[in-house]
Amino acid sequence: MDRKPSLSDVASLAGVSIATVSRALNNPEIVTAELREKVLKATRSLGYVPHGAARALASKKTRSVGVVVPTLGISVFARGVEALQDRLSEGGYRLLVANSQYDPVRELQEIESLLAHGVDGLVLVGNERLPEARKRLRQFSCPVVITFMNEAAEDLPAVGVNNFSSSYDLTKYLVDCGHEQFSILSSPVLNNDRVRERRNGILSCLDDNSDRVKVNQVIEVPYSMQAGGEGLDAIVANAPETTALVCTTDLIAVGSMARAREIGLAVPEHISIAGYDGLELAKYLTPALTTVSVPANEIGQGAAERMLEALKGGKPKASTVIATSLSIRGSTGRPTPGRLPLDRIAQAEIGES
Amino acid sequence: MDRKPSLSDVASLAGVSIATVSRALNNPEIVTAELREKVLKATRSLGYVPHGAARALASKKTRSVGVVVPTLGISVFARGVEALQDRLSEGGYRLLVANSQYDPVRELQEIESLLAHGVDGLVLVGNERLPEARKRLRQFSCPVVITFMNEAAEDLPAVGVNNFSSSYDLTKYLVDCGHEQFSILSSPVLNNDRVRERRNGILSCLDDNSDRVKVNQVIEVPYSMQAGGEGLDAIVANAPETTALVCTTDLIAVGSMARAREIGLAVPEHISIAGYDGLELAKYLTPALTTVSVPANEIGQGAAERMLEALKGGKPKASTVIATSLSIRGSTGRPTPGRLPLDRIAQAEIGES
DNA sequence: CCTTATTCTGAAAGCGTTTTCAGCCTAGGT
DNA sequence: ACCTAGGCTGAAAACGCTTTCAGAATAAGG
Repeated sequence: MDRKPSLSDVASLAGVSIATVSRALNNPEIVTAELREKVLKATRSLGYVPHGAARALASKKTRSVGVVVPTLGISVFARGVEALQDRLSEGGYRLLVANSQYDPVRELQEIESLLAHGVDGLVLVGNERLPEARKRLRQFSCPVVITFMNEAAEDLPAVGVNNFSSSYDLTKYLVDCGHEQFSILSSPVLNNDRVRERRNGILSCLDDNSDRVKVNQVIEVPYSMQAGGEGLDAIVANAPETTALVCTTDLIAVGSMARAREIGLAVPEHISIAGYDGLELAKYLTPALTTVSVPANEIGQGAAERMLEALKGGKPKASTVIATSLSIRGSTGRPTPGRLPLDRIAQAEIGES
Repeated sequence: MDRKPSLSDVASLAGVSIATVSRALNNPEIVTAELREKVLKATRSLGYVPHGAARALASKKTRSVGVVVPTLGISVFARGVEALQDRLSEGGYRLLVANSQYDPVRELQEIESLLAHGVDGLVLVGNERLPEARKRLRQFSCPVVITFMNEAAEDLPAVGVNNFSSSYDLTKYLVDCGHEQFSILSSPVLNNDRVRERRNGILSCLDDNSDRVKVNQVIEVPYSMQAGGEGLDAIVANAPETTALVCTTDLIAVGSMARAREIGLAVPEHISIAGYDGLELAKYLTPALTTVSVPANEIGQGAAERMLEALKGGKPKASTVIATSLSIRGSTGRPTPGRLPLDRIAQAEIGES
């Protein structure tokens, strides 16, 4: 009980060779039942735990996979990572987690760190990354799965939602509500292909209906609720005729909704606001937020499945797209006919109170 | 460029021994500048990356630490893990993440998995765990730091908030507001010493003021917003005289607030509701939620510091308690004198609408 | 009863580093 | 000049496991 027991300790206790112990532990079916029993008893009585690094060195497998997400502070990623870990754990793999804070250089560093540590596979978010990162991935030729996107570059398997079409559909719903004056509040698209797709989906739908609708403002703000509020201020100031505000992210939508209330704008009477992500809290707001629900856990789980297949030597299956659902709630509705410009309403209310 | 380059490839290219290469890479200062230069050039031109497992085997250090949290679905844990990873990464360590779903057996399994993989240290949440888990930790004698608690058993270092006293203070604030009829909505305390401490803190304060206040109901509900709503229903039904509802968790507070609105109860006029955690979204609700703000990132970062010290062979420093702040917002206020019992109000409103 | 096919087990060779242990060489003291 | 220290470097021994390769043992077939 002094030194940590090793294979040879187990072997000598069981009266067999270390090779047999190794086999009894890893391929129980290829050794005699009798031997297996002896070995198992010995490992138990010694409290033997195989040495991970030694194992990895000899077998060239670490039984661990890495994941790099932009941040765990965003609920979808946290839930995705959680589901990933759950499923991977069932498959006997551990998960190394790193976050890049949306910085490509940091992403590269974390990827390199993970690769150097020795992961058997890597789960990444989105398609955009430094060329050097791609090079490393190729050099290590370990399985990679891309998440939160419906398709990936370099024929990698992807598991995620279709950001474009789901955003298109969300927008279409608003168009069908009768909205004609749109504005868009977007989180940064730099290094974020998911949000870019969403924005394109929104714009594409508005373009397809350009005979009826008009795009007033497309504003990009930092990824925070406060920024969402500031974005709303900008909309009120620069595009007061807006009746429908589409946000690429729930967080920003929530911030803008809170700000709207602050300055006396009623949602959805004065302005309809929609988000994207399906934040659980969004449905407990007043009004509840219309949003595109992204089943992050399905994405994480799907990514795990893909990874486990690949690790098992399976064929490189194609991408799987996870279905989103449009959650229509109280924050959106038909535009109020003859509504005054937002800046007029806001001022009026502020004046009154 | 075919096979992945190893130390000996670098060595022969540089015209030195592998020992020298190893030294030049790990302890640059102990080799001649000239040699160091040669070696570095060789590693660069070969794109050499040290083999993690081999390194770990020889040095008995994996340069990785593990963390097991109840779930990443809860924002404080996600943010804590993120901060932990950030800081650990700076220190050259990778982070293995696992979640237990509040199940002690799963926690044990994940701990064993992490230990077997070979982590240099382990970050855990809270003090309650299976005896077998403690045994393993002792057996591996790797540094452990406990988080989200202000103190830990077995003289382990802890980094976290004082759940008890901060809950006490929150409650005291409500008492000082003039509330006399309290109820408590608690998430499960089984396997959750943090919540138990909070509950005890609340009860302790109410007990200290038992001449003025009364504890009506202490209800335990599952950890979800929906359950929070159901908890509120129970309060309304069983303790309609309640004027102040203290929840051990923001999520539950949010659920109960939403439910209150649904059944026509005004917050805080009819009932004051307070939470605990400092969910960022909580301040964007209407009314904004009074809560105890827990700086999860400071906890994660502090845990990382502790861990890095321990890994560096530092002395086992004592625990560090992270300060919380009481965020008093719109969801709490003075009780309305002569207010009717909640069930009467709720019914009236329901009848009217 | 002997030969061949068939399992199953053990010996030993790595796996790619780190690190100890000498040995060599240079420099400084006398 | 000779000897002693002391600093660097290289050879080689771990590190603890997996896996190949043969050999031993058992079963089957002639």
